Amino acid sequence: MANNVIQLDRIFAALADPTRRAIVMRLCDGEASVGELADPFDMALPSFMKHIHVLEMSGLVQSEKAGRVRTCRLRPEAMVGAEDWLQHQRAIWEARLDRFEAYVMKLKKEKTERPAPKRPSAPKKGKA
Amino acid sequence: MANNVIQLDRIFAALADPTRRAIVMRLCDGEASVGELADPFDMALPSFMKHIHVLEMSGLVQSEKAGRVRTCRLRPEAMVGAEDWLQHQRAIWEARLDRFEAYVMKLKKEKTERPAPKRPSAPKKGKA
DNA sequence: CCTATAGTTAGCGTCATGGCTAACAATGTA
DNA sequence: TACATTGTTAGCCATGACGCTAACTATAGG
Repeated sequence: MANNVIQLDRIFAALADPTRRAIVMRLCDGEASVGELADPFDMALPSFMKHIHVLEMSGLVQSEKAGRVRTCRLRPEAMVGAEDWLQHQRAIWEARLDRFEAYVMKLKKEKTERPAPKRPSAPKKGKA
Repeated sequence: MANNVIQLDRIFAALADPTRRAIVMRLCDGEASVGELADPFDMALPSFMKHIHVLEMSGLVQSEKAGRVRTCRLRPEAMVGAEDWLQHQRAIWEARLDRFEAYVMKLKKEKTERPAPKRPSAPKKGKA
């Protein structure tokens, strides 16, 4: 319970940094060594490693060392927690909103369908 | 561009705090004054006001003052940015996962004896 | 006018974050 | 064995986050 909350804290905090979001994006393309990940960034390695560490603490990233190379990969399950929280809030909001206002609906129409996740637990927000 | 990124920073950072998430949840139920919002929290008002301010800077919350009462309401459009980012990453991940599975299928077809890893890893790291 | 209510401003302490350098493993490779 | 690569540890600094109290402003109500 409280554990979950803390994990949400960590996930959102991890994603609040552009360097770390970039790392996550990069890892969506496949696993990579620390060196490969660090390459695009103009940052000393120890600083960079701290970001990796924050991502690992959040559960978003997992890494293991083979020889002298540490390989990192994404753990997208972790992201689901944050995603669900957001979707849940919006669901509540929209339910409430339906009683008297419609402008967010218009907003969402402008957004026109982001792709429906095929993730099992996705509530699918069936566009009520 | 960079502006969006900064806004993402702020939104995720705002959501990284349990007090602020609780405020957002509360506001999903409808607008409320600062005092009403602060009531459940064992926190001095000035501290609490900082949270409100962070939420406003992130765009998640909007407030206006009438008389001596400041009323806050949610601006869920702001949340959509974060939600989209997460969904987008997961979409990329899943697309990659599909490619990977296809790759493994191919591998298995070519070398019938090779076992498929249960966990996705990069089919090929660019940067040979 | 006087007082209670509702926020606000100012200022402080402490800890976390994000960056750095320098020096140290540990592992491949010639 | 010696050298280069790849991370890692330790320690420093500046800034920001998050909490507090005290004192202040501005309305609402009696």
